[in-house]
Amino acid sequence: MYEMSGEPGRGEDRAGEQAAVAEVEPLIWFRQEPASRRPSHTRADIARAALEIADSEGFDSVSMRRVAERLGAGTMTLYHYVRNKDELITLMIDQVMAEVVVPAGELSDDWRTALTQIANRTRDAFAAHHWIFEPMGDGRPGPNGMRHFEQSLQAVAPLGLDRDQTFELIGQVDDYVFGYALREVQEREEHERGRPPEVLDFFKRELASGAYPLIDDFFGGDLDAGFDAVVDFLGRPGRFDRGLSRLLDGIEAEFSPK
Amino acid sequence: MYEMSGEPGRGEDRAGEQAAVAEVEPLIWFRQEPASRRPSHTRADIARAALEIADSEGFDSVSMRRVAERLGAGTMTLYHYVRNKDELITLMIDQVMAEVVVPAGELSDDWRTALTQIANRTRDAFAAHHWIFEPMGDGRPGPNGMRHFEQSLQAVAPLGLDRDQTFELIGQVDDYVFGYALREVQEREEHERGRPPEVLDFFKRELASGAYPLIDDFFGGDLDAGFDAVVDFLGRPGRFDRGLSRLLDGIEAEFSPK
DNA sequence: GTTGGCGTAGTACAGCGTACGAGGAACTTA
DNA sequence: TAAGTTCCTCGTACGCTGTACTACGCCAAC
Repeated sequence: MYEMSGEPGRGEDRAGEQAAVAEVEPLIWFRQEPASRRPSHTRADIARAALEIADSEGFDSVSMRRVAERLGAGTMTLYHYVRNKDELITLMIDQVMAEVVVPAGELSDDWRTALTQIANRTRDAFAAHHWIFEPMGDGRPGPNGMRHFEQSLQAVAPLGLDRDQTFELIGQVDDYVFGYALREVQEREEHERGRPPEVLDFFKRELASGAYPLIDDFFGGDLDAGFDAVVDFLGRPGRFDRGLSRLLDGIEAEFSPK
Repeated sequence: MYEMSGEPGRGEDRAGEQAAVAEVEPLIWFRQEPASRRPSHTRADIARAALEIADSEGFDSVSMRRVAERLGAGTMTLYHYVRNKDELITLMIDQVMAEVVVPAGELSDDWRTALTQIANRTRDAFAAHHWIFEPMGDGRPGPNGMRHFEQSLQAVAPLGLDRDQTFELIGQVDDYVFGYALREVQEREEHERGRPPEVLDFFKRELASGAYPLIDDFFGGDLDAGFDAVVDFLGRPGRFDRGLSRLLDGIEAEFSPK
């Protein structure tokens, strides 16, 4: 992710040798955190501090300096617990995934209910940690991510699908959930930024051009009131569940045609 | 987005005065691009150069220096066409939205077909410009974004829904499309990075713990083969359309109960 | 009591966005 | 044609970033 002074110390890879096998640097999950003497912090502490900064000030505000500062430690101290910032982010993400995992025993036996449970937890966690979409997808599987996948498999197990169908089904629900959460986060950020008057001016000018008859109709003449109505609509509950329901309806109709 | 030396020249806002109204800085869409003398570049040139860098090297590689360099210009020259990097990004996004807009006259009269057309264009554009999710949602409406919304309204117009229902329907399809595109981008990036052996080691160790019986079963013993099969499955076409179909099935069942 | 390694602070460096303002080019006016 | 004016280009500099590196103090283990 951050390759600022690209791959230091790697040197000129000695040709021929299958060095790649030998020089694998283990993932953070393989390396015990410092505990032999008397470490002042734990990885969990560090991850929590980073989460707090990200939650309240945004992902970009998470810097090694800021995290260390919040812990009352020197910047470089963090590098004793974590190899680089990427690993810190890995910890942060796995922490969020922990919130996505449904507590043991609570997962329903009914596939629709179970998928809905997981979906709601995912949505809530992503909404609470709105920065999650920025670093995600850089390939950092963690223990809690695996637990989440295990639960997804458990949820759809009653349907008795084959592997491809299973994967497709879970993926499609994830697609909807991710998209909803992403767009919800975007909307909320936009709402928190407030609606700058320039934007409204821009809309008005564009609409005045007559090129958008349906948008014009959609907002019903009064743009300000229309915007407010849309914002109000976005804030009303149930939208997420209704969309998920429709998707699950479509899935159910396919698997159990009446 | 970039507030590095925060709000220069704004000064100590003179209390009392409703200065906020007067000091609105117009959006880029309101400001003509330089054309009076003999400008060496155009906003379109600049946006294209930035797109090319982002497409091939990633969004983080787009810097004012790099864009200027690609154009054979001095860095600060860009600031004549664009007020800051945020505006450049705004141009980039609107350029992508231009690809999302269905060419005039091609939009179907059937709502399902029309929504599918739009969805496919969106997916294709987002896949081609995989960086799009990083800057999106910072509140930058543009002309092409508006055209896209107009088309979405046009697509569902035949259903004769009220405003809330219309907005909800469009939003739900967008949720799915965004989520699919986002996850597709993430998967592709992961695939391009290759599957580092440490990740496989991690999976193996976790699975060996016995805590994930369903994942174990899912991969069927041979983790390498299982991974390959999943990657192969992800690459096969039709997955997007099948998911969209299921969602539209659910929607159709709700609006036209047989 | 000694010592080796852990934890820390400080420094250095490359790259970022962009404020400032000098300088040249091109059009307008006299 | 000459001067004035405006547009356009871009070198320099500043404060920010992540992080590698160095030097040093402290404390647990021998």
